Amino acid sequence: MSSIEVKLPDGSVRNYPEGTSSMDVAQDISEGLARNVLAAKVNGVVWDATRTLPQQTNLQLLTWNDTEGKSTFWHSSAHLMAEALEALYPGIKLGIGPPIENGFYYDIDFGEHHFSADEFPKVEAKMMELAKEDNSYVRSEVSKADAIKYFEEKEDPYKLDLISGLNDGEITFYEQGNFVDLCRGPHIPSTGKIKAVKLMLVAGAYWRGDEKNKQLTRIYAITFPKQKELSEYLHMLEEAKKRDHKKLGKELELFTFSEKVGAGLPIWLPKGTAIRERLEKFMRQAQIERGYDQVVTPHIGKKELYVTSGHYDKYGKDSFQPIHTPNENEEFLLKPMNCPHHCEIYKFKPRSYKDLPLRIAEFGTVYRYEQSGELNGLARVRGFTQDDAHLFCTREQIKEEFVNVIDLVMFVFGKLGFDKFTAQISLRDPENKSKYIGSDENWAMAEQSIIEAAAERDLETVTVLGEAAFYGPKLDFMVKDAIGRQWQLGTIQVDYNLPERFELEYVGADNQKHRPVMIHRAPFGSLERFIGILIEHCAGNFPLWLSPEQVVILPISDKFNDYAQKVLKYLKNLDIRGFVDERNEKIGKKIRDAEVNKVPIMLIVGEKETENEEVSVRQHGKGDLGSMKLEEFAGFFNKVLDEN
RNA sequence: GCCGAUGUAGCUCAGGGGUAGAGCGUUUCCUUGGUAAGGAAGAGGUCGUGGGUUCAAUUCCCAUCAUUGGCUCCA
Repeated sequence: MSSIEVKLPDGSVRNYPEGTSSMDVAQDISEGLARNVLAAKVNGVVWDATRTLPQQTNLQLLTWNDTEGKSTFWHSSAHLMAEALEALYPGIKLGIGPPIENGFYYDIDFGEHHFSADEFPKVEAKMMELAKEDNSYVRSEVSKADAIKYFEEKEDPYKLDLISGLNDGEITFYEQGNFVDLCRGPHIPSTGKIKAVKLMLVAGAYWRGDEKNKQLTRIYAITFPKQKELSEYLHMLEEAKKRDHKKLGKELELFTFSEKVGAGLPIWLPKGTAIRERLEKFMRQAQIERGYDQVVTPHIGKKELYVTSGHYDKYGKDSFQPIHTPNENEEFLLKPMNCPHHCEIYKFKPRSYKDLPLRIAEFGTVYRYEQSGELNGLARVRGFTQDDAHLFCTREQIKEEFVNVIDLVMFVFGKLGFDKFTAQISLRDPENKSKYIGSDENWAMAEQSIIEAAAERDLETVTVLGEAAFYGPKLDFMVKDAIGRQWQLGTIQVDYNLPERFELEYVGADNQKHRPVMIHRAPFGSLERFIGILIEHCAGNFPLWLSPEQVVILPISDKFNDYAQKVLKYLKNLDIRGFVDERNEKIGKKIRDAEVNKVPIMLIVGEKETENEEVSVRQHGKGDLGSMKLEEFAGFFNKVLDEN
């Protein structure tokens, strides 16, 4: 009787008889684990937990705590929703129903029926009813002919379209209860695991994402193994709404948009500008310490510049159109990128290997004609400022430059309270090398340098093949904000293309001419988007050093305005930003307004304080801290500054 | 760019074929008040813009612009 060998992630090896499934192994380890197993990773591939294992198995049991466990759970939930919809709306045609980052969707052709959000409760109830039946998800391998026959009988054109792209022998169906779907799987063991359901949204989506195709109804939904997790999720969404940077940007008077100025062109109000400038100052300082040279280049450039860079060919027709001058045959473009200008700075004079690495930084404002439907607050705009820099170096220096940029990015994130992040390394698709420019040797070296640099700094990384830009591999930072959402922020990209196009050169130690490598990098990406994310991360409660107004002085009555002004002057001398609320209002009202406006520190001054040269300190969200002498407050202020 | 929703006072929003309303904010006056909203009076709107239907349009229809949710795209 042969047996199979199962190696678990902790390194232990167990032997089981043939026919054992992942679920059996879980059962063998503990009852509790078996209850929680959703799927299994078998030799690196996610499988149904109920499938029997091969002879030699590296096994990782997946639960709700694993990303893959979650997506399997949601994928199965999509089938459950389809089952419910089919029961409620006989004759509907099904498109695709994949899991997504938060939940899943299913694209449905409802025929004549116009499905609306009012019908959500009905569907949710049906799903819960079917979930309670605790039906197993059963996998079966089907021949292409049988698969086609099945869906022809069901008259589902979308599934038939999908099958036509599949090879015979690789087609599987999954069945639960009365529902059968074409599906690669894997799935959770049974519907009973799904304990909470919420339909989120209906939206239109074209079949296969092509607007020439029919528009289907896409239903977004999310499910959980516990009711409590659903409530937590809904609570998080509410929290996200409260933090929305578009809402806070208006309330805190940070920025605005104007129809007259134009869509996607943010206007920075004084308080928002204060934050921006502080961020710029902070970044400039950090860069100067790391050997960057700051430069300034114009907002426009001649068309030829972008023809040389290649941007004109690739993006010219989707950009703001050229500006024509009074003289004939002159055309200028709003700059969509800073790099062409920086290449010209490189070319200003002959460069020696001794000049490298050359690090050129600019807060460069660029303009891109983003599609109208894509514009979104500060997250997607048509004019924005990058904290851009280009590093010109030798091939051998790539790794060290990456390490330096990684250090800079980690320093910046730390200072701004983004302490959870991962890095994504994007390499080229080894199957399709022709898509990329540059020699194999250069690519190998750059990719290796990035991998090593990330390892050297112990970055938690995900490597994705085929995600590199056509001109070089890259590393992107993904940060998690205070309420658990992921954002892509800083980026570092190797570029072999522009040095080629601009014919950049340096003289090597061998007295020969060589081509430098260019690295694009932007820790914030764009200041606009970054501030948007920062607003949502801190819910408008900026760290003290960034806060537009750090302190507000609140006189009890106008008798104490003079003393309040004196305190303000004292603070200004210490480089503390503040103002006096001299309005004819009661102290309760002034405090409330300051709290609502998220001013970090309130100083209340009345008779006692005036007599004793004191201030009564109150911190946003924390309440009354008692009174202090002015010098004492200065110390307290610096302590709070250091804390964040 | 495509599909849907929305657009009324500085802000948040109600209303509805007969030229508009609330709360907050703002202004003036009263009040000089000790840790999250003191009182009174006033000002403020061609109901996003342009057409059309109608005796009459802010309301209905069309177009357009903007915002927003999706889709697609992203140097």
